[in-house]
Amino acid sequence: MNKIESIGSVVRYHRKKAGLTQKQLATLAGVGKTAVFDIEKGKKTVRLNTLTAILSILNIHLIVQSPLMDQYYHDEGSE
Amino acid sequence: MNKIESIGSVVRYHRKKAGLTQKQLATLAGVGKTAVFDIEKGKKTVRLNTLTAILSILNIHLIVQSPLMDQYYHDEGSE
DNA sequence: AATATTTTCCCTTTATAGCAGTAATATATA
DNA sequence: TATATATTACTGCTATAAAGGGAAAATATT
Repeated sequence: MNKIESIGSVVRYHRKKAGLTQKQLATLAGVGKTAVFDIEKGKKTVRLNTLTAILSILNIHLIVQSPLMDQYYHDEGSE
Repeated sequence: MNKIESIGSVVRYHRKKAGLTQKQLATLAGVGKTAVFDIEKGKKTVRLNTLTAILSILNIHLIVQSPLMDQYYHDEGSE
């Protein structure tokens, strides 16, 4: 149940486990090395696509949760 | 288990349920009306803090998931 | 220890997110 | 139907994210 606020340390942990340097991860994700550094450092003003590009390489997923999601599935499914 | 890709329609659904206009939601979240419009339209290059400001008002949470998360909790907890 | 590698933090440039206005279209309400 | 409200979609402007280069600081390796 990790929240998005801790995404920086999660990214770093996964990157280390994958045996990648920041530069390598950046290249794989198609972003600059600064982006990886900034995200691990906890920068919140990164762009969503930049973040998801990095998460995708590390097999990390962002899941949307809310009390209304069940209702959302029901309503959206029937349209 | 909604993925981040569908965040636009999720935001719109929740906003409607909350009885808010895009402008009202934008004001509550402290962002411009364009940001709400763009996100609902599916724009991916929004900034993370802009998105989370909006999600926070609607009580929507982004959860971080991965196969290594259990291990992450264990390792991080003991440090 | 020395050396190599990586990370952190500068810098400058470029691209664009986000803003407020405005107007047109669409939707809802009378 | 008319009319109010909301959404969409432009504008021009400002702030800043991201890239890449480089160098110091921190880590890792020999």
